[in-house]
Amino acid sequence: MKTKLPPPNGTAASASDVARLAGVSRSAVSRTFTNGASVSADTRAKVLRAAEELHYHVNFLARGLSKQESRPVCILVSNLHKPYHAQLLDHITTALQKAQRISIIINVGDDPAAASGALEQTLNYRASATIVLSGSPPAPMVRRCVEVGQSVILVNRADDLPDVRHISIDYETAMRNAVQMFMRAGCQKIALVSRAVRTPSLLAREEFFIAFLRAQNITPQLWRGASTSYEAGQQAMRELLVGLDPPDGVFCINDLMACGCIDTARHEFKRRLPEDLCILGFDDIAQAAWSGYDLTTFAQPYAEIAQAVVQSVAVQPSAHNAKILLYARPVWRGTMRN
Amino acid sequence: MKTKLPPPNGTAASASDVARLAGVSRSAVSRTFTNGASVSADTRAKVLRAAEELHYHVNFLARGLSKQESRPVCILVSNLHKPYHAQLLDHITTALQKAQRISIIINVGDDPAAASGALEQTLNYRASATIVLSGSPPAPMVRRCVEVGQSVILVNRADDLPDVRHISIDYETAMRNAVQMFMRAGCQKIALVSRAVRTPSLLAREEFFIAFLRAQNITPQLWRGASTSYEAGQQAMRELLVGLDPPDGVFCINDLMACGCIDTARHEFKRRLPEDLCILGFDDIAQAAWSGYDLTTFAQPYAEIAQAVVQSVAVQPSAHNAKILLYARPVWRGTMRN
DNA sequence: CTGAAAGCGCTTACAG
DNA sequence: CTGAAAGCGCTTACAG
Repeated sequence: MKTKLPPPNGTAASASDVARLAGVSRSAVSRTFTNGASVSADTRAKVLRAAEELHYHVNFLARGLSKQESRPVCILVSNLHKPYHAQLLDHITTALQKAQRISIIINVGDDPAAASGALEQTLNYRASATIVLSGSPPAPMVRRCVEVGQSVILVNRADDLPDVRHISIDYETAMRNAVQMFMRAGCQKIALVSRAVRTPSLLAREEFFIAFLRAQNITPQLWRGASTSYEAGQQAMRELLVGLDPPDGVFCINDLMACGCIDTARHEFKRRLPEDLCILGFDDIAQAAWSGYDLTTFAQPYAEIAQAVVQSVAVQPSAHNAKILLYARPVWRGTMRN
Repeated sequence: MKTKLPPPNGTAASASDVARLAGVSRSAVSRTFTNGASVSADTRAKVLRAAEELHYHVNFLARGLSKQESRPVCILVSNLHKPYHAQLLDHITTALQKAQRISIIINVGDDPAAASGALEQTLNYRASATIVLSGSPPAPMVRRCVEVGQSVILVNRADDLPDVRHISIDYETAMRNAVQMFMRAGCQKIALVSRAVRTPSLLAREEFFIAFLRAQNITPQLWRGASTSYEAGQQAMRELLVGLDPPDGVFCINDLMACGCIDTARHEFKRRLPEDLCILGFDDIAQAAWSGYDLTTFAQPYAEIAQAVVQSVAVQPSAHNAKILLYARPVWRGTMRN
């Protein structure tokens, strides 16, 4: 029986193949694979049997052509080798998957211009949403995406883009807490360790921190390096501790730098933490909990961010900015006196 | 002029829209966007102008229906919060992108059964290849993928699956080196720290290590925990150092465990490394280079793996197993006497 | 509930 | 070089 033969090697079975084998119309097979369509139990069974035999799988690419829902989600990432980025991606992809969404990932690298090209690519896949975890796409490009019905969701990114969903941290509250923590620890000379090129979220941390510190009549010493890496943190600590007036409290803009600070302070300068020096980080990466660091920090609400992303993806894009503000809770460990 | 209006909001321009505006056929539009097709400079210019005006972007989903090349690549991952996994994914997505491939990522989580379902999903997207970084899909499923023309590429995974490209490490050479390193360091009592549930690549490391050690008339003490995490490494060290006959050399099956071992040995047991105790890891994750660890280890050839993946993706799948063996070089740092 | 038909947005022989 | 037409694999009103 010729009709019983599966399609030739190198090709997947199509709905037509299944229809032919099952002796029904192609509409019937389509219906048995779409939720809530009306098929009799009988034909459904016939279709399922034939599909099984031919190893049939609905072609989502083709389905996406007519159906809106099954369009993919694009995620713009970079620096996956950094713990914060990797952890965030882990949570987001997992959540998206539970919501039956498929993730295309675009690794934009360190080049800020790359974000623009990446967002443009996104259009090629008719993504229903693009989630920006890295880089800041230019406003005109974002507008174009929105016009085409794609939502653009910025996580911990620029605040000033219109037509965009923003998911970000309430840095004001977090930094108020941070300053209180240093005050309670009795720190007098406080340094802020950050990066010269600041993303909006780094900038927000810096500005609120400095402002709340000023309200206590303290002006922090500022150290800004080339990156937010572990090595930059080491360098920061070397330069700060070698100075005439070394700090007794250091706020690191992220945990990665804090890890570098800690290792250098302890091993190169023999400082005891938190007795001689208090260090505070931000992100709560996995390493912060390692006993070699035991870093007091603020926890990114990874799971809540992921959840907010999924919700934003589900909703139609609107012309209004929507802003979701999440809290970063302090995580008390051993690098701050309490 | 009605024809000059862009398509309504919420819809992207199609090739027909562009054709209409440019006053050419839709074939002409298609041709100006496919490499090596024959279009006159004149119509090409007209099309380009119209496309620009309408913000036209080729719909890759639709293109994939007729064209083979632009099909996506699926990557099965898990444990992105672990440095090795994240670093590997970073390299692979970057390399794939340079090769103009688009990556769909499927986060299979910790459930081994999930790999099967994930591979099945892969079929829905008519991926031209799926790259398995996590989990081990069952052989019949793999066979099905291959029959449909999809190549399956296993990175550091099971060795026994047919019809599959294997990219993996020459563990025999690496472990021969590992044993030599311990011998040269003068270690007498050697422990192996690993996980109870072994993936094929963990198993290979274990078996070669034990075999080469036996050739030196040494039988290592075996410690196997529930996972390959930092915390498991800590637990290993606690149990080993509290014993009657503590080791003077420890080979950790991966760097993450080694980090836990180091912190516990140094801080809880006040051991000096490498004087009192030598520790060797595997993977060369970023943390291994941190001064708090300074771990001697073997470097996964991340870049070469990524390159091999890209090459395998480009080639048509064959019925034969192809096996690419890569070298993991020792990286000398401070946890082994030299 | 079911099938024939039109449509989604593209590509690619086939004539001209 | 160019356009009309058929095809890729699906979905979804539209009649019945």
